[in-house]
Amino acid sequence: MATRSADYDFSQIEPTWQKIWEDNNTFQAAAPGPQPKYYILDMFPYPSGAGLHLGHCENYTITDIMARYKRARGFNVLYPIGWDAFGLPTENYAVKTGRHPADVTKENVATFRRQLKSIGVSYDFDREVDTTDPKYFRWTQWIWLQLFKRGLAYVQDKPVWWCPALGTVLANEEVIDGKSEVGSHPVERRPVRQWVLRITAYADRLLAGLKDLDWPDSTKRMQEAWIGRSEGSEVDFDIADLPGERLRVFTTRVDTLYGATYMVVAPEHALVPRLTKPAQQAAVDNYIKAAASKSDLERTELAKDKTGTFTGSYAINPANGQKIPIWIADYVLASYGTGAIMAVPAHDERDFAFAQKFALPIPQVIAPADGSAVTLPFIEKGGSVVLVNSGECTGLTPAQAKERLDARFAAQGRGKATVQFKLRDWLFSRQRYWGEPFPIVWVSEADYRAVVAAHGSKLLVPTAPVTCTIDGTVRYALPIPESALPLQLPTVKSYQPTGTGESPLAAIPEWIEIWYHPATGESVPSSQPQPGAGWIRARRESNTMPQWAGSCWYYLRYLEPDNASTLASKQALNYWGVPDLYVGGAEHAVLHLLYARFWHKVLFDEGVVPTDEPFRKLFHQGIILGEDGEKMSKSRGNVANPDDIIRDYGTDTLRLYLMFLGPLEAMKPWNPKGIEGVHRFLRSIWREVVGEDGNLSAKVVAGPETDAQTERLLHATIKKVTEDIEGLRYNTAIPAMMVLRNHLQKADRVSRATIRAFLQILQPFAPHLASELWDRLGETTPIHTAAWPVADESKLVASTVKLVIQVNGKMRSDAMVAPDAAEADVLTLARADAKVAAHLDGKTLRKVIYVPGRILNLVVG
RNA sequence: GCCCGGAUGGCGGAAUGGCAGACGCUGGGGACUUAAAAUCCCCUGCCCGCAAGGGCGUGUGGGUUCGAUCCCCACUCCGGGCACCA
Repeated sequence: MATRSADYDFSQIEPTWQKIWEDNNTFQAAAPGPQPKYYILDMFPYPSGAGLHLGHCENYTITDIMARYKRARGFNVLYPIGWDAFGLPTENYAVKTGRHPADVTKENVATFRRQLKSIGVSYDFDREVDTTDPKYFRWTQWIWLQLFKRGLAYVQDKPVWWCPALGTVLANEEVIDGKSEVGSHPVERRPVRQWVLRITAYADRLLAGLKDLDWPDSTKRMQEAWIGRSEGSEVDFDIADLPGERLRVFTTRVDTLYGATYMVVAPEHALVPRLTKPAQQAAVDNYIKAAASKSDLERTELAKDKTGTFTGSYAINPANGQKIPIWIADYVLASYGTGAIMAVPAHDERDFAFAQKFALPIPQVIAPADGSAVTLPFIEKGGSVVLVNSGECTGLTPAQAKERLDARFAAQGRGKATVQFKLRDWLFSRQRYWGEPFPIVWVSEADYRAVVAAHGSKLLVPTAPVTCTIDGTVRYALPIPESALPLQLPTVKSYQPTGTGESPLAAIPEWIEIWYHPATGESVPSSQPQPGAGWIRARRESNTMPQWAGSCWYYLRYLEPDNASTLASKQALNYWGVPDLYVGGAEHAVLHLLYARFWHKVLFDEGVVPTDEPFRKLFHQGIILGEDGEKMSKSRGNVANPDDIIRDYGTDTLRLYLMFLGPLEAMKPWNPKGIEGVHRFLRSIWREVVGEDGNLSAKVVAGPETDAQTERLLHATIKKVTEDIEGLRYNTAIPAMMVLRNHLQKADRVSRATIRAFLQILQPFAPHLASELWDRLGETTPIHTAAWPVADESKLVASTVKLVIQVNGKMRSDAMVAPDAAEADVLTLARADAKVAAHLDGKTLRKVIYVPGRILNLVVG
């Protein structure tokens, strides 16, 4: 089976073992059974045309080492890979070349798969999934229909980046400094009909669920901040000249209500037209126009200078009946809270800046309890502060005042304690071709009601119909039957943008405009005659799903990628559950991980999955920087190419070096010289086992280890490597093995048993070399089936240990003593030591600190 | 501005209250060789000293402790994230 080379010829050894693994389906996960499982997952790769980079190699080596280790520990390991293949780069390539994105995807996937195999990753390639495969996206569409049914999907006009010159809608990342990335054309915001998912309905659960997850703290905090839960109060303000109309605000400081001297509404607030008095009309119109043309960047980054204009209207402060002016300003966001605020300039920095600029009054209503003076704005709300100038609330603490005011307004039907989130609903559609089509059709209200009456029980219809207006007509979203899934993409002649902002699908009338059979989902182009009774006129959705869709649930499909009747069987879901370890970049800390958690919770509510969190343990690998410490990029010319490194050193060396560079989670620069060190390490292990003639080295002797020191070091190394793998500290496991290698190299002979164990702990890191040498040792069963060696603690205890002797905390000498030597004995020993005695001479011993087996510290003075 | 992470030799890093610098790279010296490569051995934080030895040293300043890279306080710089969220 193995190669015959006398030297460490990795270029022969590595492909040999890769072929053996492939031919034998070595890493196929076993079917659910009594064996304990371990499910390890890499973040879903996008198969770009550029192929694998070092970051991929790092990510996949981390998980591969864990997978190989867990197999050796007796787990049934599920370690799959697949392709998140829908997406913009492929579509843009199709636009440029006219080639079908599916063909391009196939080629890119083939390249990725070949490269993955060349780094020796032990994936179960039988379980590959591809989001663009109709057999896969059938279930993406099915899950989406569950969301639709539960009222979690709706349609709304949302602003997108529109580039008139390119005639297309751009993604955020395609807009750089207010210009299109391609061609630097100006872009503008334009409202487009979009699908939106009601992720905010799950905000509380997404927040609460974080608590028990074994995730990096920073990632949890980022999700927390993104969800942005904020406790406060809603209060309705009456409007002076608009009886019956009220202006609702959200505030976290209702206690400061007596200090509210004006109100601000966002320029987009619905009440603006009615609040604006004729005298202010021109100024307000101008202000709204100016605010609308500002980019998000200008509205946020140039935030220091407050702008705004008075509407002419007044509100009544419900606390004290005072008339206060209502202003419009873009420092209030339409999308948060109620889009309107009560401004308390004395106790809010933003309101303070605004009030100063426009000369509005700034009365203080919070003061230190001890009566000391403060400078405004004074933000403190905890500690010992009390309300002042606040009528009946004067003297109360902020917490007491909040309670009192909330209760008072609740009794009046004017307000209540409430909670707000920063999290927004999720814009879930793209005006693109290369994505999953939405499995609905748009029909008339009459047809919708008739179909729901006739077939509603068999369709996934929501309680409240989802409607939108297309070409001035109100349409109803009718789900296609589950039996009609998947809804496939039509072939198009051109992937060019339509020029209208709609997807290329909108330019295929025979696909968009159809006769539709609601019970079967069949359709024919509307240009043909109506096929028969019960067929209705319908229009398909031209938007497609975003790339997130396929990556929100792929970890479930790996359990049973070929299951045609369900996304995964109960048996598989109960056995494999969710990944035990999920590894990928921190750049997905918020979006992907939040979206997937949302979908998973919906599937849990639907009874599809048995748990309500998808990723219990998460790990982010750090970025590999270029030699110059900068991010690797073609333009900087500091890119290290994995293919070149594998050619020069072999993949075992590459894998080992990537893990050796530093802590797995740290950002670390690539040093092309350092790789020589780990390569030498592997070569010297080869020489320990294989003699110059290619036969087993004469140094390797049969039988158990006879050298006690070697045995102790071996067991210490096994212990260290085992613990470091479990703790994802591979960077310290490798030096431990190097120390053992250094020791063995100096020995005259080494037992076969020692070499055997050494190869076993090396195996996850350098699987090709370890497999080859294992074979050369004459082992007949594969190394990855051998049970992981266990460190024998009894072999680790030494009869004597080095005790460090300090005088006044400075190390002066050491002595070999029994680990449990008595204090009196070591003290005698220390006094007899000339180096110690010199520092004790003429001084009084004040204190003795003795930690057996570690240190003796003599304090003198 | 707010939140988080980090700072250790020429370089990547190790040590989580007890010998600072494991391991690797780089550099220097030596062995082997006709020579080179490969390989092997020794040295390689800074300062004083022929040496033995001594002093200093983990971004800065303080503190706790018999003892601090490690814990606490204040600060500087670097990296990441968020950013008018009322």
